[in-house]
Amino acid sequence: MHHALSLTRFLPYRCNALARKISVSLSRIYTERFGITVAEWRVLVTLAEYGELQAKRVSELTNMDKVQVSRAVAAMQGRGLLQRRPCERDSRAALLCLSADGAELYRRIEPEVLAWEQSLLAPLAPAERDTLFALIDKLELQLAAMPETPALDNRDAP
Amino acid sequence: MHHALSLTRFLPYRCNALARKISVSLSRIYTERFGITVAEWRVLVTLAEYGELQAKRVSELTNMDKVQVSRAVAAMQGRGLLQRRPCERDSRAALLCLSADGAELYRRIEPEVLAWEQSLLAPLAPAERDTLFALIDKLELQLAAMPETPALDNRDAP
DNA sequence: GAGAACTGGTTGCTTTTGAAACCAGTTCTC
DNA sequence: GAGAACTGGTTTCAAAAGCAACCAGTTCTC
Repeated sequence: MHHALSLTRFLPYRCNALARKISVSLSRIYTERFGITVAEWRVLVTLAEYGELQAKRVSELTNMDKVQVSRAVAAMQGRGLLQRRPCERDSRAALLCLSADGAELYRRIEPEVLAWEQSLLAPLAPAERDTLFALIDKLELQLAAMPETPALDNRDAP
Repeated sequence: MHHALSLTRFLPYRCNALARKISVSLSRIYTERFGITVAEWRVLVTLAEYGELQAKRVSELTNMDKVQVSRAVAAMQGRGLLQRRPCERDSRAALLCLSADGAELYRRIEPEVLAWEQSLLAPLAPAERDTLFALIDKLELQLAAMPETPALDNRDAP
């Protein structure tokens, strides 16, 4: 049977497989050894990087669903890893930031995660790493520019 | 707060975000317009590419869990998209291949998916595409070579 | 300034997922 | 050749994800 689509050269497949393997391998570090879930880890990193944020913003920055963020935040607050204070500009929202314990936990996990990433990137020369991130940037940009439903967009006017 | 880990330059994060966006965008084509799930789509492509396979092999080729394959296959068989015949060498296993309907469905989806991929890859020059796949290859290779639990592996001998 | 339309965040509920138990058949080992 | 160890595949069950409904507060509109 003739076909142009081969899995080994099909970006959605390759990218998905890679992301999955990376995630599984990395998550072992914080899940097994520090007892936090993937969602919690993402919130942790984001707050460590940006300081004080609204849940909404965390959701945007991490590409997580807002309910996922909401639940992770609740769990982390329950464990004393983060604090929330009311936002004076908008009383619906709350501002989140890591507690001392949360920052400390992050401080312990970070070097291990970075070491793991270094070992993953080891076979790539510095220039190659730059290229990799540049390519990812381009693809994300293109994705954002692409129409939602190709060839179906112009059925009928809104 | 000083930290070396920035999300925009953290491969697990970037790769995951990219894969997710790609998957969501692409899956619109086959989910909304052809009514098959992501898992079914993967089985479809794999069988289209390789012809007749055991479920085990499909599972390896697609990096899907074996239960995911089992369920997708059951659903597809129910819809008449694939056939199974007993494997004479091993009576536990079954050999799967697309039915005429399945092949026809694939024939209709493939060009749309390829067109979508082309539009995604449009901003990359041919050489850049090669580079991208080469980098992914390297990373997957490295992942396979990395120890399961870094720095914990040598606790005690087996 | 009072309703409509909207938004941040949470909760409930259904669908999806994955781990582990399981079944049937195969291979290994003595 | 009979048991142990293993493997392909399905089922079961518990955790996780996602959708939609919802609440409370905000903004828009007339």
